[in-house]
Amino acid sequence: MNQTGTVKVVSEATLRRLPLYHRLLKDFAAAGRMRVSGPDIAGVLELDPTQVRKDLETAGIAGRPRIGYVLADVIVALEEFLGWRKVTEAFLVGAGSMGAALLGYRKFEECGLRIVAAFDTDPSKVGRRIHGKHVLPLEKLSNLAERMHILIGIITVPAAEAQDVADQLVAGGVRAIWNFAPVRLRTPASVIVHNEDLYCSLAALSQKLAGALKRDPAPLPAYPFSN
Amino acid sequence: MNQTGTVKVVSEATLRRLPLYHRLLKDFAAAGRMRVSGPDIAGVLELDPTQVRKDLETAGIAGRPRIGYVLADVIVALEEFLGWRKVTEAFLVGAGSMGAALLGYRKFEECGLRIVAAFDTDPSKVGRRIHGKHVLPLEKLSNLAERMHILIGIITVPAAEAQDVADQLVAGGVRAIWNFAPVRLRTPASVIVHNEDLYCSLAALSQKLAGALKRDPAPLPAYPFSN
DNA sequence: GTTAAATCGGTAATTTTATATTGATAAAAC
DNA sequence: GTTTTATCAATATAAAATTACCGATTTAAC
Repeated sequence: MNQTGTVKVVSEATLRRLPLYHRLLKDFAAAGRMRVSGPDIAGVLELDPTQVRKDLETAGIAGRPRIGYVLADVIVALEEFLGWRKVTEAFLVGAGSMGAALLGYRKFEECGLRIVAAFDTDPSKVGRRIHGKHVLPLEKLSNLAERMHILIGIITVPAAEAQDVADQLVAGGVRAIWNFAPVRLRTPASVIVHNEDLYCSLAALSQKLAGALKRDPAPLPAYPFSN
Repeated sequence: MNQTGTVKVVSEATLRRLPLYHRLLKDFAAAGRMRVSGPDIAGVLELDPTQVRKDLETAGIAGRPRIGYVLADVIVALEEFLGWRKVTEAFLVGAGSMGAALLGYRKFEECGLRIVAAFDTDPSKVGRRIHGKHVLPLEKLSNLAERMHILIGIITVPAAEAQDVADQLVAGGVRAIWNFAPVRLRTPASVIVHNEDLYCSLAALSQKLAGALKRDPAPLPAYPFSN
């Protein structure tokens, strides 16, 4: 937010590049470097130098001519900008295999996300722990979310149940939803929804591969593999 | 590919909307509908009608004035365009929790992806099956990929090992990589790489949430939850 | 010191993407 | 049969994102 109280809207594309810079810069810092230039970053990540500079500018990061940027400052500023410097608590709903996988991502905490509990309807899962996190019954979801002022909900339930879970999360006061179910959720405009739709992602890959194979066909499999 | 032999480049944004249309249209078909109009689709998905029509046009789909589109035709054309009508075989590398989650996605086959085997270095995993798929030793990866003419590789190993795995996949003749490891892979230009970087995704969510909270702050948690 | 080179900052041009407008078409209503 | 209406198609406009350019600045080389 700037002095006028307006919040700059940052493009999704920029938002997805910033963590790349952050990661690279952490590597540079670990290697003992103190400074970095826009062209440096652009070179490694194969991006346009101007774009890198504009992205950093968006995050409120300034450099100095001929010098570049002070590595430590940029890293801190990026974390600040991305909201990684204070941890936000989240509930994960759906303790299936994808849910379990996410519960195991330890580095999320470094990115400001702490999953404090999981929820599921399956009695065989409720009461157990997955990667150290309690699995609680779904009935308690919205109540607990409200009492604990949980701001982020992660949905890893089957598509058919996702909308219902989303409604409960919203009822519990959640402000952002990370949705791994392959459905478009209906939520109030005030709730941020981020869809991680692997089928859509796969579609993009498939289509590009199909195009590439048309240009340059692949031979047929010689040794079929029985599964 | 058109008659001139050129391949139309489709924007990533369009490519990610097409599966949404496909899913919706399958629902419509299941409900017994025979036709659909652009505005219909746009209404449900909250998109611009012109954009929907343009997307369909990109996929080579034509409609008729006042009629709209024939549902069955659009579904087939979308699947054709997305490369979903012929199944492509894939290897998955990294039988950790994310790998296991992906091995459990049964619907991938409907999207033209069949994961035929998994690979891992961990002796406790090798030789076992996960969701019915064999886990094989990593040493066999590039050799088997080549012999079986595997075109897609899915990387779900830790970041540190991802580049090595990518190299082996490329050596085995793989043409597309679906990369879940949080690193940018170095591959020949002919190989399609699709990054599914959850940390970048999370960053986008965090930043938007941070912005929303600045506009409309959340109360502090009243009941801390010990884990 | 002076010069040369590298890099940021701001602005402009380009390209891409999204949206609006208008006309043609065909079905349905009357 | 005529009119009305909904829709696709094509074109035009607007918005956004990317890339290019140029001047200012500061370090390093000589």
